[in-house]
Order: sequence, then C-alpha cells, then structure tokens
Amino acid sequence: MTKSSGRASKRRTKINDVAKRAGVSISTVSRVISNSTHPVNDQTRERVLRAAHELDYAPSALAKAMVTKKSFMVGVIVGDTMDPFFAAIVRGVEDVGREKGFLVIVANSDRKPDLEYQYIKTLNDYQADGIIFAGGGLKDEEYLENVTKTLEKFQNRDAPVMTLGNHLFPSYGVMVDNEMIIYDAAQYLIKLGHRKIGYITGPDNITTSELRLVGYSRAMQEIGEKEWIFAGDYMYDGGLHAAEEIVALNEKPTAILASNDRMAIGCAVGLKKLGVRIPADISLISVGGITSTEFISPPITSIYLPLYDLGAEAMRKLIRIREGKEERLGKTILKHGLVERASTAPLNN
Amino acid sequence: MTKSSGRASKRRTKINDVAKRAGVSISTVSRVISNSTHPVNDQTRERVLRAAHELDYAPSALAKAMVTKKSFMVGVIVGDTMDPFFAAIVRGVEDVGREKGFLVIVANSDRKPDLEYQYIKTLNDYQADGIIFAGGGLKDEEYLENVTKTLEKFQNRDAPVMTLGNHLFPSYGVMVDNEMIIYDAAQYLIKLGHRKIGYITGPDNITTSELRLVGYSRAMQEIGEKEWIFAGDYMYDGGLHAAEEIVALNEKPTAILASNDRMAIGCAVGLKKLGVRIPADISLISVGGITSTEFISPPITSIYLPLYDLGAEAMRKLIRIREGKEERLGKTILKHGLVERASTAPLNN
DNA sequence: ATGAAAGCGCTAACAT
DNA sequence: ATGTTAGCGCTTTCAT
Repeated sequence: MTKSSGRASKRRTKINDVAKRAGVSISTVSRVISNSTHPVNDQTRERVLRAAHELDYAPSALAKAMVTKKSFMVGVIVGDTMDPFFAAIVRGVEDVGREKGFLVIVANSDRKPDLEYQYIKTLNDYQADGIIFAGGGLKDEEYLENVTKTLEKFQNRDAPVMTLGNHLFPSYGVMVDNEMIIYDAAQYLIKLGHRKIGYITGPDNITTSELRLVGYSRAMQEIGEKEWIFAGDYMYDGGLHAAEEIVALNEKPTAILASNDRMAIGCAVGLKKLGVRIPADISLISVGGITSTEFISPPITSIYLPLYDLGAEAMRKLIRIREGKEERLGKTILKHGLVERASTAPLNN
Repeated sequence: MTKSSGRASKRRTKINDVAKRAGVSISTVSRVISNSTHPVNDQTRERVLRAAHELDYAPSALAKAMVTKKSFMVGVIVGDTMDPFFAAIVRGVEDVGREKGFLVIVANSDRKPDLEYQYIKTLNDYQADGIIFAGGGLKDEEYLENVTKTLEKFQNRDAPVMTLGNHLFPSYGVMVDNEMIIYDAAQYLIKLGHRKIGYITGPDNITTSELRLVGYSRAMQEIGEKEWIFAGDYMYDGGLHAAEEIVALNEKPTAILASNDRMAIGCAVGLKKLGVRIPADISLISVGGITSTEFISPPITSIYLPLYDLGAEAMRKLIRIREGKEERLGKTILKHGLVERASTAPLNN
C-alpha cells in the first residue's frame, strides 16, 4: 500500500505530551483544559496552561465527545440550502449554535424521504446532540416508520428532535401558525375588495401544504366564495405554470395568493410575460419573507415569516432541552406579519 | 446533581452486543460491518448481519473516526449562507460530499478574521478531513499568521486545505479567473460602444477585490479611458450607494460594471428609484450567477460564474487529494460565461 | 490537590 | 477464517 502522502509527519500534540511537559498527570491537564470544577492549584494550573500553549495543544473534540457523550454537533435538515427560505433558517441555527459552541451540519434532502432518512441515520451515527427539521413534514409511510424508529435513538441519547413545521413524529416544535398565515393573507385581499381569489398550493406530500390550504378554504367559506386552486410545488416553476393556467382562463381571479415566495415570483414573472399587469389586472400576495420578493417589480406584498428567528429559536430551545431546563414537548409559535408592497391593490370595478 | 432527564434509558447497542448475539468476536463483527477486505466466512457474515439487524446496530462514527483518523467531516467556510452566491457553492460541496459519505459543516464567518480563525481551530479539533474556503481571501495580518499555523495541522493530518479564491496561505484551489471575469465584462460593454464605464468594487480587505479591479483597469487602459471607481462592499447597500453617487454626478458613466450580483441589484434598484432608465440611460452588467438577477426588471446581463461547480469540484478534488490520488498543489480554473439579458444596450449617441 | 486506572466503542496488527 | 489485544485521546471515578 502506497502511503497516501509523504509530507505529513508531525504528530499531533496530545494530552500526555502536555502532562509531561508540565510535570503533572494527564488528569490534572484534563481538569485545567476542560475547565473542570475539580480544584487545581493555581501554580499548577499556570504550568499546565503554559505547557499547553507552548505545545500549541488542541484537544481532540472527537475523543472528548466519545467519553462525555456530547458531540456538540447538531444537524439541520433542509429541502435545499439554495432556497433563501431555508438559508435564513440555517443561518439562524448556525448563529446561535456557534455562540454556544455547536457545530452545525447541513443536510439537503430535496424533500426526498430516503435521502432524509439516510441523513438522520448518519447524524445518529455521529451522535449529533440534536436534529432540526426545517420545512414541512413528509407524509411517506415507510419513511415515517423508519424515521420514527431512528429518532427514538436520539431521544434515548437525550438529543432533542426539533421541528419547524408540523411533522408526523414526536418532536419539540418552533413554528408559525400555518393556517393563520394563509388565512390572514386571504383576509388582506378580501379587505381590498377581492372575492375571486386563486390559491397556489404547495406539494401534497408535505404536511404544511395541507394546513395552509385549510386557511385558504376557511377564508373562502367565510365569504361564501368558491375555492380556486392551482396545484403548486413550492418552486419557481410551479408559480410560472399557475400563471399560464390563469391566463388561459375565461373568467380570471382578481387576486392570487401564492403559498410561498418562490411560486409568487414565478407567478409574477409568468403573468407579466403574458401581458397581465400586477396589480392593475391581478393582485398578488405571497407568504415567506425572502428578500428577492422585494426587488422584483412590482415588489410583492407578503405575509412575513420570521425565518431566521425560527432557526435561532429552535437552536436555543434545543440547547435548553438538552440541558434539562425545559421538559415540555410543547410547540413554540412565532408570530408572522404583513409587509405591504406594490403587488396588491383594491379591486376596482 | 440532578439528572438532566429521566426518560432516557435504553443503552445504545454496541459492537460487543452484536458479537455476543452472533456468537463471534468483535473483530469479526467489525470486519463485516465495515466491509473490511479481511476474509470472513459467508455463513458467519450472515449471522453477524442478522444479529446487527435484529439489534438495530448503528456503529459509532465517532469511535471509528478516532481510530481510523478519518472523520469524514469537512468544513466549508463562507461569508454568509444567506448570500445566494455562497449558498450555491455550499450546495455543490454538500452534494458530492453526501455522495461520498462526508458530512459538511457550514461556518459563517461574515468575513470576520477572528470568527473565521475560531472556526478553523474548531474544525481542527474535530479532525475535519478537510476545509474549504469559499470566497476571497482575507488580508488581515494577525489572522494570516494564526490561520497559517493552524492550517499546518490540517496538512499534518493529510486533511486538504481548499480555496475557491486567492488566499494568502498555501492551499489547493478551484477557482475562476477573477481578473478575466471583469475584463470580459468590461469588454462586453466596450463592444456595445461604451467607453465611460463605472466600476463598483468589492471590499478592500479581500484579495478577490484586488484581482477584479486589475481586470477593470486593464480594460480601461486598453481603450485609453480613465477609471471610474465606486467603492463597494459586495452587499446590496453598496450598490445602492453607488447608484446615488452616480446620479449626483454631472457627467455620468454610460455603463456600470458591478463586481458582484448583490451590488448590481442594489444599483439597479437605486438607479430606477432615482429615475434612471436601464439600459436606456445607463447599461448595467454584473458578475456572479445568482438567480435573482434574472427576476429583477430589467433582468441583468451577467458574467456567469459556475458557483455550484466550484463547490462540487472543490469537494471532489479534496477527496482525491486525501486519497493520495492527486499531489500537485495546483489551482483548477473553471470557466465563466456571459449571459446576455436586458440591462445592457448599445450606446446610442 | 494530585494521580492511577478504568473505560468510551471502535479498528488493526498480531496471533492462532 | 477467527480471536486477542493494544491502542485512538480523552474524562472520570476512586485512591492517596
């Protein structure tokens, strides 16, 4: 076997080296390096610190994790980091993670059950101190069975399972009120005088889509108006297709409610391309909170979701739970808001 | 000491449990589980596999990493995951990482030297199998000294240090030709008849900014035109401010070259707000490859950078090097391209 | 206040 | 083909 590369040679400094140099036992070194509460003479402490510094000692986090059973790693499962929606969440997780000394591992699942399951297992193998599921829950049965089983191992290790959406396995949650979000968006359009409101759904394999649809249905029922549904996928193309469908209609909705930002953008681009003026001909409102809705023209009116905070709060809660400071399997609900921009206008006819 | 949470109790299945159940030694279990080349009787293998399955055995990646000295974790240092520029890179890294069995740890540095240094140390503590620096290099002196020292430990562990920009410490690289990128963008404008071309720079603590500026300077020199520089920061606001500066000028450039997408977007929004028509009054070209330049109106002409591929290729190369299949400390250069959209037009006067 | 020694869960020689 | 054993680098009783 050819050695992979010859240049490497210097041995990593380990606790024993420091101990020797400081003329103490490794236990003492361990105590001062890891800030143990165990008493250590100030002089000794000094000597150890100096030796450690001179040898440029960096304790192995792996060895430490192994014995303490705390890896200080957490995994966050997202659909796609390139989706600004998830990017904001990940950033929130990462910021508080770093502050508290946690490493965050990003797992892109593309919403595929088996990929996601694979990742969950791997994170368990690494004894991740917790796992955060961003986005809505998958409904695939086999997935649920497998995942639920693996997540029990997390529980057994006191590694909290956090969800930011409604998942179908036991978990702690930090979330927004998915039904109200859409309901509020619809209400906003209704207050502007719209009644013929189209709705672009999310993909139907995700729990969030269901809940959001309920919000829309409720709003429509209240005004006694029929539902006007366009099947979406939370992607740019879904919005684009909806736009094409809409334009092909004889009787058109006067307002469109897209259940996420990406589809709203796709829809806006599609409508404009097909000669529909926003909001003169059709009003458009989205749900999300990613910045690009702001730069497009017209800037899109949105229900703002606190994405960054969702991630940050999930991470904080995870840590609290892991430290035994919070026992309830409760769901924390974060508030959403409305950002009025130029894509919506009162109905005028 | 109060136990943090009482519910947990089930012990994790370990290799020894499987060995007992299968009636073999732990070495044999190890051999079949880790797919060792060491011969194992098919019958025995079967028994082990069955036992492992029955006990739902999941080997500790931590223990394995410790003894093999391969953690199968890599860190990727980015300015900000929320920046689509970095998001694309991270996705590239992650996709090939997953395929090859690597976990990727995302570190947001916000381009701050001490944050970045902190992360590098931590990644070393975890014995990351490699580290990828996305984005341009920092020039801070103290940072460089510290980082260079820590990165030597990566070398000593045969953990490749990869950079996607021009960094000031030894590393393997996958990058674009920063000078040519800008030069090509300028050439495009020049071919459209523009001569009075403004340039929005990147922040001056980053190596990439320098290189890009050289590309601009060279293009201007070739046509004997004076440089017209607006100080930027690679952020939306930088572009916005540049727009304000430009509008306040008596004699205005006829075209603007923004050294990244975000600033181009900021600039476009700013110019439009101040009544400047793009491209009728001023042409605008950007450098990057993030999708939002496509949705804004007018869609922005850009030099396209292969961001995803930069990440993917860096990860591939990292693995190759780690396996000893590639020794050269060479830089791989990936090609850029031009995407013509609606923000540029021939000069007409 | 310090040290010795027993693990944490695994792999990799080295026997047999 | 299988088993024994010595680590990997640390923390943590349990002595002293």
